[in-house]
Amino acid sequence: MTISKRDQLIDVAVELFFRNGCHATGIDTLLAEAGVAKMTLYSHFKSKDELILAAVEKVHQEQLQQLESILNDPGLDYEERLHAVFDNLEQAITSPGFIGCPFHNIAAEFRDPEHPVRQLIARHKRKITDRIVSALQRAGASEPRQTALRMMLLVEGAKIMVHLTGDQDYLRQARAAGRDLLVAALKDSAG
Amino acid sequence: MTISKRDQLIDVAVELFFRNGCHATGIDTLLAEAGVAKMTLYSHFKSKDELILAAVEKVHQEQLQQLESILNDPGLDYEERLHAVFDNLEQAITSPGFIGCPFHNIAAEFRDPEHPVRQLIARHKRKITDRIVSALQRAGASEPRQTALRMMLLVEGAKIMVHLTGDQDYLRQARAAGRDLLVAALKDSAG
DNA sequence: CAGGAGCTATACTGGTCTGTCTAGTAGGCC
DNA sequence: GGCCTACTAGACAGACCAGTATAGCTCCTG
Repeated sequence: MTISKRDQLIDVAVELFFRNGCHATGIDTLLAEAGVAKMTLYSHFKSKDELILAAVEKVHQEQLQQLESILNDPGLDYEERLHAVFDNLEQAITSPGFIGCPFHNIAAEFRDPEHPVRQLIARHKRKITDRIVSALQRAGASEPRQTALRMMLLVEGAKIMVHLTGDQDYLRQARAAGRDLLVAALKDSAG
Repeated sequence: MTISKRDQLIDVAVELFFRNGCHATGIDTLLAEAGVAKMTLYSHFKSKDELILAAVEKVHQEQLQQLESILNDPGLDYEERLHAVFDNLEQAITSPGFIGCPFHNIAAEFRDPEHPVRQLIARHKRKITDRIVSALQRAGASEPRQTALRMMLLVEGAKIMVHLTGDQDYLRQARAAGRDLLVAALKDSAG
């Protein structure tokens, strides 16, 4: 069975909206790339905004699932899984098509914090943070929430700074600071 | 003497482009707000992009000058001046009109990294970092560049995370982590 | 075969955008 | 007065945009 037209549209939306911007990408461009007629789009989605929301939702689910697989990697112990979060960060930042955090970019296009897209992005970041909190708890960290928030600062800071300046040293320092942070938070935990 | 029409346009551009977005703000809206005729705009600037560039340049200069005054505050010693960077961060984030880092937002609207606006933003972030490096050197920090990069990660991470989630705890953790970072980097310096 | 669901192709509406053109005005300076 | 600079006001061109309307196609199912 072939993938549905709806999924095709979302896939191309993820590709184009995230790379070139939502407002900069016209519906017609997207339709040409997807090989889908305009009426088909509007039979599946009420508006362009709804397609954008579906695209953001898809990336949200993908990233959450990726984090989940890292934090449940049976080949690593609890502490190693937390360090692996920074391996994942490095992989994202050093991959050839890196254009910064997709959620930062999309959020900047929707200035109204009440917009559904912004609400979804807020929920995304909170969920990622919460997931790291629970992984730290399981690993026996002394201050799981504080540590998780600081990890997020390093991860998000690295993405934005490498993206804006092109200087990979920010990534290296995020890794190093993350290592220090995790070692300190887990030093009394049962090995 | 009254301020020039050119400066009036830049002032309103800073106001509107940074708050509502460059692409979302039409030239006509800006002109109405500034009380300036369209031909006047195009006699001072070759295009809208050039006005945007001038607006970004202005904020760049303002922020650089603000950092300079913090790092040269005669009422504080070298170490206190570095801690004051986080006071400044708190002031920015908790001020009522906070909408995230203006440079992050503008950068997201210009996806081409070769665009003059993006080049200026890259230069801005590098300059801020360099200025903190030299302040750390003067304060006798053990690893000034590493420490400056980590400070930047905390500052930029806090801005983006508080903006996207609305959770001020990210700011508190950035402050706390910044304090730890500076204490560790300056522990052997001459008091 | 009949009919409906899903899709295509294309034209069109009404709006918004940047940038240009034209004509005219106010004030300073020679 | 004459002139020049800076500015205003408004119309306009040309492009692009989201979303709608119409007509026709294919394929599956009863």
